[in-house]
Amino acid sequence: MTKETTYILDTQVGFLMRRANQRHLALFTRLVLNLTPTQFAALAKLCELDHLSQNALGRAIAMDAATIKGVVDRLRQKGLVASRPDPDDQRRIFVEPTEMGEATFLAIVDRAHKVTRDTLEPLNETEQQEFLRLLSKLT
Amino acid sequence: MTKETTYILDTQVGFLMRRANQRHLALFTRLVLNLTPTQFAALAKLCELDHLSQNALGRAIAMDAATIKGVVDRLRQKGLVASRPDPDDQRRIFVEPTEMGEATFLAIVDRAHKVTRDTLEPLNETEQQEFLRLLSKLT
DNA sequence: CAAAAGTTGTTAGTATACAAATGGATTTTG
DNA sequence: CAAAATCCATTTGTATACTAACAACTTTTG
Repeated sequence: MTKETTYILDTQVGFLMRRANQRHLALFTRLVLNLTPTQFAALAKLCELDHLSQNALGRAIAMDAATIKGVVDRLRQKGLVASRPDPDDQRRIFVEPTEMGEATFLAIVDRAHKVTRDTLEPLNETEQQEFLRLLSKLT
Repeated sequence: MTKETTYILDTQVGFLMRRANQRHLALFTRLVLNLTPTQFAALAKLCELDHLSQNALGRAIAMDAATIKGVVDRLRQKGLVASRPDPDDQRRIFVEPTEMGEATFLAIVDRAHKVTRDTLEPLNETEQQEFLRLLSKLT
């Protein structure tokens, strides 16, 4: 039961993931103007599943209630999504993409794919597959 | 030059990294009370290099000037680091760990290592090495 | 040496994130 | 059915992060 007194920050998985995330965010910001990765994720999931309650949308993309509220607020402010009360459940708020939201998604999706490619670009094809496989297991 | 109209969010590297990060943060928070990953990173780097200017510390752990300021403020508020002006450069502020900061680091470092192990636990030994290798290349 | 350029720390603004508490609505259960 | 439990959306508070602008200071250059 030896105490470990050394700690090489630069080899810790948390630190490396933080930096990899920073790089991804920078690439995304450069290629997809006006929409953050988070906002695009919400819009993409909404275009995939059409209407969803706000919290259900958050669960679908791993954001808690407090976080998804802000994201939906900002998407609505940009006119990309609309909200209306669920007639069957007065607690719920349905969120759905507007026409402009759908169009924006289609206009951006190629760039989002390019962000993914650019992010993985330092790895060869085999390494990319392996990285995604291992990353999935850490989720 | 076919347009890609499908976008499976759950297979995008950015989304997967965000979720892996979430899991790491949860593990860290559970095992290391009172200190965030970011704060621990700053403290660890400071214990490694002793005194550094505030911005230099930020650069050493990939945090910009605005971010590191808040982190150092909170560490100082907890009595873990101390600041003093650099006599040779009146713009600079030296930051160094206090005795309590050093002691806290030593008391926590084992838990931080356990966070790393727990984070990587879903992978076997070979996969862990490979994941860290690939992750480093994405930095 | 004086002007230009760069560095340092700070502040303001925006955007995730999560915890915890709240009030209202629905579902489950005894 | 009524009480308990759960769910939904919101709000508050704290903590990263990054951009942009700023003033003070130092270094470089012409």
